Amino acid sequence: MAKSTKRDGYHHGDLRAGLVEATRALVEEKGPDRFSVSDACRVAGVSTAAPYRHFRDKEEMLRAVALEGMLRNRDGFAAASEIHPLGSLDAIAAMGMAYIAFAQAEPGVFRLMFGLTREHDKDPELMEQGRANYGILLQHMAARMGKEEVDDDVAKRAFPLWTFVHGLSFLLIDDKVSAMELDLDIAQVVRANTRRLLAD
Amino acid sequence: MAKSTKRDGYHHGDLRAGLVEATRALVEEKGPDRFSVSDACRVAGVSTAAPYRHFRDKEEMLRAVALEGMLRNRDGFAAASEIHPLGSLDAIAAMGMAYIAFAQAEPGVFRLMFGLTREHDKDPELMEQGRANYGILLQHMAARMGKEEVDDDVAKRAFPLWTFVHGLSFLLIDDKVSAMELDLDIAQVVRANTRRLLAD
DNA sequence: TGTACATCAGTGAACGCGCGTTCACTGATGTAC
DNA sequence: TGTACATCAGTGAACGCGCGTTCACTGATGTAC
Repeated sequence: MAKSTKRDGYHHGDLRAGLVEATRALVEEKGPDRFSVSDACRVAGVSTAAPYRHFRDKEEMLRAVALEGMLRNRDGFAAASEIHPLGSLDAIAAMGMAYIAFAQAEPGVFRLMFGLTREHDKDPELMEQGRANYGILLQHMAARMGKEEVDDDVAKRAFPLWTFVHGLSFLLIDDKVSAMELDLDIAQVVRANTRRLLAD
Repeated sequence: MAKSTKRDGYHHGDLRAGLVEATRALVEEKGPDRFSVSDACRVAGVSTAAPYRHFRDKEEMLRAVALEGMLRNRDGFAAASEIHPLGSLDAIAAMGMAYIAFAQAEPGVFRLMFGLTREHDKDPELMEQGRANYGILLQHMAARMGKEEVDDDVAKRAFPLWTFVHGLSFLLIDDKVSAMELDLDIAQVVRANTRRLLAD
């Protein structure tokens, strides 16, 4: 019996986790804007008052989902970067692909993390994690540029790479690519343009 | 007396235009998701039933705003491209800047047009206008590549440019640039990376 | 091992609210004669 | 020029709904003795 989902009578196994999962699923299904606490309760099978034992309010539930997303994103990011030499085109392109793969696998959570201006933009934990994830790219760029540390030059050369995969992610999940009747080999697009953005 | 805003008694001068403007202003102020018909009526100074003489439903009001945005976007786009030689780096970078300038000037409408997956993604008029706007970039790319017509090669080389400015627009309006403590000369970022993406 | 008790996660009902939309209406306007 | 009338844009009240959150409560659980 799965502890996180199974009810054993009056008490829930781990309602916090259950609600986060319900929230994640609903954010994915309906989008971050159409998510409601009531829906999450329905999915988790508890009364609408139950979440308030674990979260201050709706926004905190969404923040928990965003933070979990950041962690999954980091894992994919790290895994992609680690199988290639530090600072190599392979590594950097793989990280770009990981970013895009995350957006395509979890468009709802991706939007929640990046897409909307929310109060949680100022949430320190989320910001911290976001910076940590981006830091992996910065490390590779520093190595590529033969620098010991991440400085302004490194940041300035890394930023366009982020910009590119960020834009590609949104164009893909917002269906603009298919709407424009483009059919693209995404891996090739990422690799070719990562190479161009790294050139000079 | 301004015909579009002034009430002359029982009848409104041009309520349709007034409501579109109210909707635009509210989308800008609160974001597309927080827009409500009631709010628009409050701003336009009419009863909540009035919009239904001019629009089928809420979505149609938003679609009207998105379409107007597309037209403004096209104008900025065309103006930027026309002052430079067809297919030149100057022209293409200027179009990129126009795209970003639009996003920064009207983030709410920009999000409405591009940011969310909505039913109006399938609205033929909107799609048509979107394609027309993108077509201006395609013309320049075709000229640059010495082609008479826009073919798949042209489309494949133009797409990364869109991707880049699209991503930069979102990073800017979602405050990720400042959050990452980057301070960038946007014009220079656009120009330098447009040049890189055009290279080969 | 058995019992009294403190803890606290989850309940169920209720709240006030703003929403999108509909309805029968009203009154301003333009037109036909 | 004056009047009767058709048109239809905008009204005001109401609808049913789902929302986020609060409240006093209840009952399962773990612990002290």
